[in-house]
Amino acid sequence: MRVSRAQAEENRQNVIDVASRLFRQHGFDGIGLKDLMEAAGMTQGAFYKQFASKEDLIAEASARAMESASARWSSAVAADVNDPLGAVIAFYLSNGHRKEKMKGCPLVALGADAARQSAGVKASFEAGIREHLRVLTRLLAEADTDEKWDKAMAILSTMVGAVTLSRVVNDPRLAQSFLDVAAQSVREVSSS
Amino acid sequence: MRVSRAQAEENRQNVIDVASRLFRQHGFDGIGLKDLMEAAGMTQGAFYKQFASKEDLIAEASARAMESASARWSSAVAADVNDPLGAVIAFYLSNGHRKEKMKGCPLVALGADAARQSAGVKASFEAGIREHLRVLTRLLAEADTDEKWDKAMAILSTMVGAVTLSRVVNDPRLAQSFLDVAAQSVREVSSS
DNA sequence: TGTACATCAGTGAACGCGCGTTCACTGATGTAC
DNA sequence: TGTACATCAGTGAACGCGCGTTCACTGATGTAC
Repeated sequence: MRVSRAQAEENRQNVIDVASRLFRQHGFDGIGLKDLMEAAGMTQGAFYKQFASKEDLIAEASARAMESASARWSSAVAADVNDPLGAVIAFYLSNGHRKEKMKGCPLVALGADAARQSAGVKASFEAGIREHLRVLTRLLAEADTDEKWDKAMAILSTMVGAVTLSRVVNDPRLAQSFLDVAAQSVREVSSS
Repeated sequence: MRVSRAQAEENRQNVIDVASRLFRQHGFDGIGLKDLMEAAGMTQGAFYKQFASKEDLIAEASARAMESASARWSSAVAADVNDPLGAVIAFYLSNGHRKEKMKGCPLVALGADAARQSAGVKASFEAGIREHLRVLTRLLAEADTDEKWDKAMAILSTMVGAVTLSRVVNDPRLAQSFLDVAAQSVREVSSS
């Protein structure tokens, strides 16, 4: 039966939120619309009243995932005024983040998948990446803007690679080493 | 009809080779056994004479992909005796590698996918990662072995992250920047 | 070495299943007067 | 403000299709004597 416009919009946003988490956990090809809609508390048939296709939802959910990642960075920055960069490093390169695929950084959870998607999906990721770099840049001390941007790119690369590798290996000690070594390396790059 | 044991083994190896490339291009869930077998010049039915399941092939192909990646590192090292580390950096962080998903590093092409696979598949990746770290360690100048191992982990993280990010974005200039900045950063880490 | 037979890699069709997508229907919402 | 009707978000079943997997069959290979 029909629901109010406000309710319909709320439902749509909820589907996007749920998809942004379940895609991160299972990959774009690893979960179907039936499971996705049921996890959002609705039936499969309602999907096409809100989205044109699965591809459409993938684009929306990718943008949402990157936005929520940026929000998490911002809250880490706000939480530690004395050492905001240290706060970002601490949460990003933590064992908790390593284990939390579903709520973690989409660049790690979906990086390889995103590279295979359409330009539209990649545009969502690119916008998120630029936002991440902007946040990082603000946290670096140098005067030279170009140099800060370069350092931000190097730092993001190291962090994304370290969490990716830490999730691929079975050995928990090796996984932890990747996180610890990357944290140390990023601190050195940021203060050099 | 039956083929010779040698021919059967050759066919099996060919399927694994083809799969290691097509999985890197399309992801584990992005290509089916029919297309995989046809690309290897055989019919779908022959698959289960050689492999127990798709999961089994994923494990074999992952190991093969990591081995061929290690081989590529070794040949880069051998090709430039004066600056072997520079040779590895140059090919890994090149635009060619960025575009060549199929023959490129499986850690980048399948990193996010591998994190979702069984312990068996992850073990193949872990073995490959350790081999990569061993090669990198040999190329570093320090005396302290522990420090070399740590640097190797940081370098691998940065390189994997940079190529991942360079493949996710649409903008070719941003993509190239990730590669260039990472190359610069890795050189600094290796010589510090 | 030659013959007779068992083996089994590869073929091609079929299986059940879950996928993304479509559709007739429902009934509360939103609109027109 | 109240009534009549059109709209459309959500339902649940169905669609065709491609997936991973199975199987009866073929005929060259490998083995036994």
